[in-house]
Amino acid sequence: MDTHTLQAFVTVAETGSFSQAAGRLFLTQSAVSKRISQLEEQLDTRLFDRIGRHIGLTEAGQALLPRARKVLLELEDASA
Amino acid sequence: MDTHTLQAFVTVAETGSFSQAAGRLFLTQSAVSKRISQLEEQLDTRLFDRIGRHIGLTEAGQALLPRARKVLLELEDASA
DNA sequence: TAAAAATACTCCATAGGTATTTTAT
DNA sequence: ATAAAATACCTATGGAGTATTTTTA
Repeated sequence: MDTHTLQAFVTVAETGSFSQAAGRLFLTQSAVSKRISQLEEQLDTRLFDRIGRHIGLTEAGQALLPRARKVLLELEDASA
Repeated sequence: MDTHTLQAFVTVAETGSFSQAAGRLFLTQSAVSKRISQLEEQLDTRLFDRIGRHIGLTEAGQALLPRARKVLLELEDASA
C-alpha cells in the first residue's frame, strides 16, 4: 500500500471521475484506472460503482475514504 | 511512501539492527539498508545513528516511530 | 579480525504511457 | 455518436538479490 494509490482513490472519490482525477494528479486516465483496480484487488472489494458515465463510492469505498484521508494527513505530517 | 518502507523502519527500530530486521521481514540486509536510506532521503533526515555495531534512533527517528506505527495499524484496519 | 552496514552490479516486476476497445448514454 | 473507463502492449524505473567492500568494536 502506498500514498499514490490512496491519493488516487481519494481524488477519484472527490471528482467522481477517473479522467478528472487523472487531470488533477497529472497522470493519464489509464494510470488512475490501474491504480484503482489494483487497490480493489488488494482489498478484494469494489470501491466504486461504475454506473455508466457516473461513478459512486460503494459501501466499502465510503468506509475507506475517511481512513485514507487520515492516513494521508498523518504521513504528510510525519514528513513535515 | 509505502507500508514496506514504514515496516522496515519500525522493524529496524525494534530490533536495533538491519540484519535482524532483514531476518524478520524475510529480506536481505541489503534490501533493508536500501529501504532505510531511501526513507532518509525522502524525509531528508537521518533516522538512525549508526554507532559502529549498534544502532539507535535519532530524534527524527524517535518522532517518526509512533506515527509510523499508527499509520501501519490504520492501514491494517482499513484492509480488514 | 569479525560483525554488521553500505554499495556496485544485475535482473525482473511493475507503474506509467500510448493507442485502442468496450460500455453506456 | 460521444464521452468515459478498461485493456493490450511497450518501456523505463526501481526494488530485490548476490557478491563485495567499508567500517568499527
